[in-house]
Amino acid sequence: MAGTGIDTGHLEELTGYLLRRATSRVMADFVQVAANHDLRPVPFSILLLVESNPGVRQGQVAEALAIKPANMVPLVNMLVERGLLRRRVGVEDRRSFELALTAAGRNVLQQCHAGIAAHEQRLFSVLSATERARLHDMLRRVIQSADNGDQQDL
Amino acid sequence: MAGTGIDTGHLEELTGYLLRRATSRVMADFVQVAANHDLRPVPFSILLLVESNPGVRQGQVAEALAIKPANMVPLVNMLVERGLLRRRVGVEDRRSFELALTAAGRNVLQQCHAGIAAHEQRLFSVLSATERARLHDMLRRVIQSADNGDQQDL
DNA sequence: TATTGTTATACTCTATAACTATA
DNA sequence: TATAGTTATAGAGTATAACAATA
Repeated sequence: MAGTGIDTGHLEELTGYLLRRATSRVMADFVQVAANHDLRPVPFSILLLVESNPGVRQGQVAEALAIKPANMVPLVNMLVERGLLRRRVGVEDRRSFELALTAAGRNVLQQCHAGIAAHEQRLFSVLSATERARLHDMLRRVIQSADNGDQQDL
Repeated sequence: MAGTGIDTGHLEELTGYLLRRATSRVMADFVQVAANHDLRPVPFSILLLVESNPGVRQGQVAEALAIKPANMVPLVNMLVERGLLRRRVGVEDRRSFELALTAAGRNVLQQCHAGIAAHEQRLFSVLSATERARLHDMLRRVIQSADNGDQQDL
């Protein structure tokens, strides 16, 4: 894989290793793209999820993104302080917080849109449209297998 | 994706997001498997690479694994202190360090082997053998595109 | 002067335990 | 008593800049 060309051995046969390396490469590029708006991958995913679910509870976002509730707190604080997210005490359950985008938050996502599309195009142009569809399908299956009873051996 | 079933919106169409989530799930399982030997993903990948390249220079390992040289130092220190890795001053170039596994290091890798194989089987049993081969091929292409001149837009 | 590796440091992301307020 | 969110804290992984020793 590298210029010096040392033997990658069994490593290149481990799906987990290949996933980690590919993700690392893709995230590094994403960070460059979203750097204009100071948005890292995780905060960005929160905004995108809230955009599709205005008024969603903070804990629902955490669960959907596999973020621990304790880790949501500073993330949401940051997004609220930056004026991208609105956080309101729940009307039915006053323990909960309901999240929604502000106008500024919607603007930022809209401004990111073209850059993100170009980023995906740039990184995955080595894959055909069919391959990309297959990749999405495979990754979704791997992710979803966590939500089911696939812990037999643990 | 979650039990509450909120709308994942555009997120599920982003390859980068799907990669990140799948990797997170796979790494979490890997950590359970290798916990017996207190080996996290990155140190494990170093051992595996050194196994295939006895006497390799530290910097070559760093480059092959996309680890920054500065971050290699504590990782190699830890593996040497635990007696898994041998670090020797280079014979031709005394600035460099040559790495090799100790007998204990080889033992640990051998003991991990079956567990890792079961881990890959467990996580990717949702994919057929053909799909896994296609996935590997696709991921390698995405990773390799970083080593070439694919920075046109940056 | 360039290269190999090191030190110091900071940030993102993830994880756990103990806590408060509300249900 | 259980649930939603919080606080405090720790650790892995990654990033950069300045440095020492050797080439």
